[in-house]
Amino acid sequence: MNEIRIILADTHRVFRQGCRELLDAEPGLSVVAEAADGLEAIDAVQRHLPEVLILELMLHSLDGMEVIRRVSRFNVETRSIVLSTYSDEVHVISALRNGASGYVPKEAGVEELKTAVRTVVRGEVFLSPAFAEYTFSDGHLSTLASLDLLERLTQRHREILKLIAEGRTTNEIAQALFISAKTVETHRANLMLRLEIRDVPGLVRFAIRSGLVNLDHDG
Amino acid sequence: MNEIRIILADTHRVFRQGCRELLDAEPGLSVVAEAADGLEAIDAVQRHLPEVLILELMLHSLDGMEVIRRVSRFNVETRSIVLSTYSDEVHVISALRNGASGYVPKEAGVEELKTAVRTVVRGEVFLSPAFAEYTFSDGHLSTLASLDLLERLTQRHREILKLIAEGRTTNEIAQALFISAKTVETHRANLMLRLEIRDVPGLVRFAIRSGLVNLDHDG
DNA sequence: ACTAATATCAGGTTATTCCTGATAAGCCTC
DNA sequence: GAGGCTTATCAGGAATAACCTGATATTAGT
Repeated sequence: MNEIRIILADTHRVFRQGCRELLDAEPGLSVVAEAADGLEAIDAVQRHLPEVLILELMLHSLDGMEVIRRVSRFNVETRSIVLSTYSDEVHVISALRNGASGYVPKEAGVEELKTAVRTVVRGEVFLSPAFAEYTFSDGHLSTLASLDLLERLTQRHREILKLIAEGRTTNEIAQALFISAKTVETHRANLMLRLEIRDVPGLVRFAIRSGLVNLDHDG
Repeated sequence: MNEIRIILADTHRVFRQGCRELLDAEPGLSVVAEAADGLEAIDAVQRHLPEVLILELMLHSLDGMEVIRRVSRFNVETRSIVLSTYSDEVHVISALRNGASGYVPKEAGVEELKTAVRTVVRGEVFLSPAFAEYTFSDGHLSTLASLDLLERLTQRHREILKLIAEGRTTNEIAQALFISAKTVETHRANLMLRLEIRDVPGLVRFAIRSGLVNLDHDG
């Protein structure tokens, strides 16, 4: 009989071990290798040519997205299923566009994962029910996915965002940049629109995450 | 014989299922319940009074750090082991200070996790070898300092600080906690006084530094 | 030349913060 | 067990900031 051979790629060893246990327990499924990062994943796929690659997007050395891209280009027989902490539209759509055949959030159970495996080996696409409403209609999303959010801001925006995250008030920022407080307000509103962030704390977290400010900036 | 009863708290069902499989396979260990978020974790601990709680720090509804704090205060028999994607000094130290008995990164294998379980039930602290230098290093004073400050806040203060840093408005916080907006204002003013922080961005940075909130998605 | 994006600003309305109080419950102490 | 300390709760009114709408000048792109 044809056994479905699987490769598991995830940074976390406990997770791989547990997942492997669950998948191996299922008749017809067999985990033939594990990978702890992107390069290992590519390596393992080329060596074993498995039917399915299950991978987390967040991987070291080579991003999960890049792994999908390469596998879908050079190992067309191997289907990729994303099993990730990310469950937002941007990642799901981006993964599928890059060649993934399935997407399962880690919130789901093994049952769903097994279904996904069997679905993709039939050549179909498996999308977790939770993502049903995600549509891949417009091109806007693909650009959104590939762009670094910081790049979507103007220099002025970044300048002001930085000052906000450092705790300066609107008036202080105005004085520092020799512009009107009203202008600062407009800039703030605009950059919030672009980042789709609705509150100042969200801006601060974003600024820290993107390296615009660091945490020991005390006031 | 005395079986070690364990509760597993993690957002991701696949992960819980896999982990449970691995732990249950070990003689003497038994996973008696799972929890998908912080409140469920507290609930499960109070119902089962297990020897060990294994939890991820990133949890919905109630932060992992807060779960540790409550468990260590109200369920002294239960030892908490953090099993997290986070492996930075801030989170490790913060978890231990809040009452965790062990910290294992998800990069580690089950063997290490089992060792951690057996170590903490003996009343000792288990720290993953990777973190060995953290406890003794005096380098990151700002981290330690902010943790001390965090302990000077009341429970209510921390609760409100967390919500502020997550981007909730004063009114939203008031509604969430069933108190008046005026009271929330007072709490905010008081905790700002104690922390000697004068602006909201400062609060957000402090909250992140001390592990009260994380940088990931909003909510 | 026309369009889009950027940077600048204002008026007026709404919402929030800041300041100055106040009360009641719980706890430690002497 | 009376008095002080901390905590949690709340209000009125003044000061401030945010929000919405709309406008203009400059540059960059096609």
